Amino acid sequence: MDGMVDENGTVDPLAPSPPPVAISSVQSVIQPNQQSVIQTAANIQPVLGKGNVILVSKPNSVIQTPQGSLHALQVVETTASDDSYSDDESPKKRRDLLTRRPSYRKILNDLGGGEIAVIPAGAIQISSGEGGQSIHTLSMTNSGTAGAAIVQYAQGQEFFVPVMAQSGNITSGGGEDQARKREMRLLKNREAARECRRKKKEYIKCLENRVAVLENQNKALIDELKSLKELYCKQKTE
DNA sequence: ATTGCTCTCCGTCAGGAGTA
DNA sequence: TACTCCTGACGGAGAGCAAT
Repeated sequence: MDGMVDENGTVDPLAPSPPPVAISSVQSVIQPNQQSVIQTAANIQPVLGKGNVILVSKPNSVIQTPQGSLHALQVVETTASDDSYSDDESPKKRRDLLTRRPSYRKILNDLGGGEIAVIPAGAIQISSGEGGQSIHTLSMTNSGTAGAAIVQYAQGQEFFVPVMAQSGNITSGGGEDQARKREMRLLKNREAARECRRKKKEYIKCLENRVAVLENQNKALIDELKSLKELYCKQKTE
């Protein structure tokens, strides 16, 4: 579920992710509001990785551009979970959030994620947008199997809907019940492991993206330092 | 064609942490 | 405290690839 980040930093979980530098929707490793004092004397955009960095107006920047316009770099806020963090949250809470990654459920809640409705057979619909504006149709592929039915999401994602969730009752009888419980536990754990691996991949992708962003920032700062030195020497000789 | 190696993906188990 | 969720660790299966 790669989220698409728009200009406002909001995440659309269903939007396709940009191919080269995918912005992830898991907990961000890119810190919000990282602002630079980098000037834009040289056209800085080619230096910076597309998709990860935007140029914004920053009137109180300490460094002037030759044209007089003031700019700063801001790393785009990339995740939905971070979207939910307001600036006035306590440092302790923020620290907690950093030391322990939020659960998938929390992430999904932060995303305002899809609500799954279980329909006995045939098509299943998921409302994932505000006011149910975005309805996605699903088709059952093995609804006859015991324990769970594999559901194929229209965009290619696959997940399970436990049959017990539909029927709501568990078979009585000691051994059968135990086996049933074990089946369900394994099923859930299988799904959890799958989700965990997916999230881990996204997390690694985020780390790689952050490396790229920081490298670009570093490069830009070096350039900035160089130009400032030149400017200083120039003024000194005059 | 076969073999050995590496990589990736998957299922399962175990244990820590959160929650009712 | 029992239950659930999440994730690291482990092992198996399959694909890709080079060497023979």
